Amino acid sequence: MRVIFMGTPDFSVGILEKLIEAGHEIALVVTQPDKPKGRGKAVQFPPVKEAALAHGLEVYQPARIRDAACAARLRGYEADVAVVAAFGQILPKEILEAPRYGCVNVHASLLPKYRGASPIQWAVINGEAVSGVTTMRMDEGLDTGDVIFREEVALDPKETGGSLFERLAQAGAALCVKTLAAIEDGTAAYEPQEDGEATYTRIIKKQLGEIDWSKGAAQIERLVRGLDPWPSAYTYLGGKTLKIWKSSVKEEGKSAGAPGSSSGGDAKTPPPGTVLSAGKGRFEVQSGDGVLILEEVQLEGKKRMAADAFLRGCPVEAGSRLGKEEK
RNA sequence: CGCGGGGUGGAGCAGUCUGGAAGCUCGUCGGGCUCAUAACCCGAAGGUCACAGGUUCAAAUCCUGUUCCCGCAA
Repeated sequence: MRVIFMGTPDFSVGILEKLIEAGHEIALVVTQPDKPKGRGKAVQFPPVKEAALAHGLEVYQPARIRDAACAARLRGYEADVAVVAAFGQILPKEILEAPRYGCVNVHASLLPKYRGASPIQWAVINGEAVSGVTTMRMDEGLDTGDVIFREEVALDPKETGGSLFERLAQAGAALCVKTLAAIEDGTAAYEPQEDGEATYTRIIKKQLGEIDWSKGAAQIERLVRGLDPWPSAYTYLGGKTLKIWKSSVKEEGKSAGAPGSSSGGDAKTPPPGTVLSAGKGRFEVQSGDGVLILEEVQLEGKKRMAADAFLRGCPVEAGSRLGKEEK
């Protein structure tokens, strides 16, 4: 089919390439404008633009997709369908109706759950057992269109935002190809979403990664996984940012309490954020509920490294606190 | 030219300001002790101090340029 592709980040790239592979004619690739990114503030192309150029495709980067001129231009391509994947801008009705079969969206969740931005990370942060991808025919609402296909993906207990991203991108690409095929041969069914079951997610902001040690260890551990590799969960150590890349929840009872210690069961637990022990490969921190073991960390300006390596060069005394400095 | 930290045996770091013998905590290898161990004791190997140039009697250290890594910001 003759397709207009709209997308911006890495998530979209795999889908674009799968469509090309499947033999569809990509008439135009629409993506966000180039922006200064990274260290040095150098202007970088969005991942989708890179891919599009590599395939010799025409690229269109409107600042505001809502401008009337955009709709007019897109109509000019007389596309059969537009595939939208994490494009980053809300599409106006004129554009939704421009292609013959409308716009198809690939969303990284099982709609109507997790409508909105960053559904992948949220699925991990919330400890979902299952997520997936959904294709739908877009309407003017936010991820409210009629569902065409849905595919479940089970989450691994150690799933990270990055690993799930990877798998959903792959599943999404395959599902997208399947969807276009169904549309083409007229077998596609459009199933309205159950709005009552809808849930929404907020876009992930960096600040979300700041660890609240009063939360439970399990919850913090999920946050660490969900925000890996971006933007990462972090806390503070001596006024510097300390990113936590890997952690685990200390299992109760496994604590080989020192024989001599008067381990009173109700001895008051240290305040959340207190480092319980740091040495010999152990880096344990008290949380609001349970103990979190830090396994891989990264201090500001340093590379990420295993906890024991980190402690060798940067000793942390048991009893010190992690988190924002008070005063 | 957005701001900032860093590149020192295999790992993580100190030493740089106040030039003057390459250190620390580990790991590795050999030996010892032990029923045993990620424990302990003894010993050994292993480094162009990112790269290039400059200053100096002397540079990891001071000056200049380059390069790579990372945090912030976007």
